[in-house]
Amino acid sequence: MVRVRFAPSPTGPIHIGGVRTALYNYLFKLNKKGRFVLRIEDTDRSRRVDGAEKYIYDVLDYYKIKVDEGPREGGGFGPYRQSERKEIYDKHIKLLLDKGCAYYCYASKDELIKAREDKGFSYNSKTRMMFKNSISLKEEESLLLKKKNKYVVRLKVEAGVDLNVTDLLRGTIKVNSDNLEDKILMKEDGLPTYHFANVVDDHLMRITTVIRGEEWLPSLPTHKLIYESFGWKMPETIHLPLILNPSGLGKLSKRDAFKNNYSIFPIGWEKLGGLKEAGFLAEAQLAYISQLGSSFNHDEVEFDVDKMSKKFKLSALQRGGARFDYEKAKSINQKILSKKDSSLLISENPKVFERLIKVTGNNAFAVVDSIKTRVSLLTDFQKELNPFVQDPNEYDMGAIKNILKSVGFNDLNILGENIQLSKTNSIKENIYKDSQTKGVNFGKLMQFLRISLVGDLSGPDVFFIIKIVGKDVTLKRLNSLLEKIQKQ
RNA sequence: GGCCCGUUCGUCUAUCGGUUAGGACGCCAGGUUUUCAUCCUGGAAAGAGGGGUUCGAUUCCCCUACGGGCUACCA
Repeated sequence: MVRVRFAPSPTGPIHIGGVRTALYNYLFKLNKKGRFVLRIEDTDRSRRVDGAEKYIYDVLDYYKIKVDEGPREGGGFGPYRQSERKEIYDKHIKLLLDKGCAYYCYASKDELIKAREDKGFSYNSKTRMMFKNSISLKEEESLLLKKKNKYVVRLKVEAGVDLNVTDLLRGTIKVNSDNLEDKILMKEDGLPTYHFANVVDDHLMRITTVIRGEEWLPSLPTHKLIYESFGWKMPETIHLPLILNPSGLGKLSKRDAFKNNYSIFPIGWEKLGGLKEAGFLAEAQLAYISQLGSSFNHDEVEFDVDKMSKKFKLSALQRGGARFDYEKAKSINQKILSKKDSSLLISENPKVFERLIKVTGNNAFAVVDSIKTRVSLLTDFQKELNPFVQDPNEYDMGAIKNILKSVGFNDLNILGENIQLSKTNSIKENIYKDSQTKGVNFGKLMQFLRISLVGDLSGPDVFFIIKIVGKDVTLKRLNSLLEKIQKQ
């Protein structure tokens, strides 16, 4: 059975890059009818952020990505928080130490910082003898230091070995072990580093396929060495292309997003707004994200995760980085919005339509029907809804001036008279007829009517607005604009 | 600097040696509409450069350029 994992680190809010990793893992799992494991990689105490784990779950819930095994769900391979697996790592590091695949290192942080002043320094088979460790020291000395000093455990990388690692997307990658460091496996505080915990956990949790970001590709050879040291079979790995900033320079970052006023977070985090707050539907976010770095969901875009998973295939993955494109995301949101059932839209987003329902009652559905094709974000509803719930508070006076160049002020009476005397359904027809007989520009007349109702020249169908707000309100708005003009 | 990965319209992508290099977003033009938007139709727009291999390369190989990632007792 296929087993995949999503293994975020709770150091802050995850952004859509992380979501994409989660999504692809989930789609693959769905497609292969496997299991989806959530593992919290919290081995760095200092970077741990309160609420970050909750945020991860909030986001997964928001997207309806269901976790099969994880800290909340439990499962047969727990605990699923690395901070709770210390004994497991201790046991396994001992195994490596006993096999001679790892060793104690007593070099202080300061010593290492100093060594790195030499650009190109690397702690490896060539330099390890320069430091105090259980290889360079005699056994008694080493044991003594181990008792007295703080120490770390390093992977012993043999010199001059040609390594082949495989990435499902990129094929075989050759690396010589001389280019690898003796990576720290166990830190001074007794907790494992990513590399070690990752390998131990993926093995113990029976992960068959590792789908993660490309930033991990350089450490793949080190991981392979750890697997080999244990004598374990390595899972297949696939490294997703990075999601880049819209500029294409650098991987997607909070800083760039903040600077350019778009969001890369699914939902709000502390004071930071997310895509949800910006007016995106969860399914639109997912559909857009699904397109970054692969081609499986471009033709006949699916918004539904289950349907997406049927189309998902690793071979559709792209190798090059993909830029985040806010406009495209918006257009997908617009498409979904316009197709979405209005009653669903209202029930899923009660806040957006609260006022509308209060003012228009059952007409709310018809109103949403008429304007959902006009908006691209949920937040756009606010403006579009205005004419149905309140009188305009300012007018486009420039446009009015323009209208009055071709329509006399008295000609505007055509509007009020016909609204008053006509049945709601025949107002348009009657205004048209009247304007024709009197030789008044119908288009300009309409523009004026619209401004009186909406405040400016754009908005939903004028006669639909009249139908919803009623003749009385229409006349009130028309007259108040006429009065305003007369006063000037 | 070292190691690794990558490079098709502005952007996301299709193409599995032979295509007028296709689609989507964006952009432009036209149509529909009282307006804006939606919707419909059309248009401009791409294989980084140089070498090979081949009857033939966007596609396979090499070099260069450019971009990116990693280079922590962070993940």
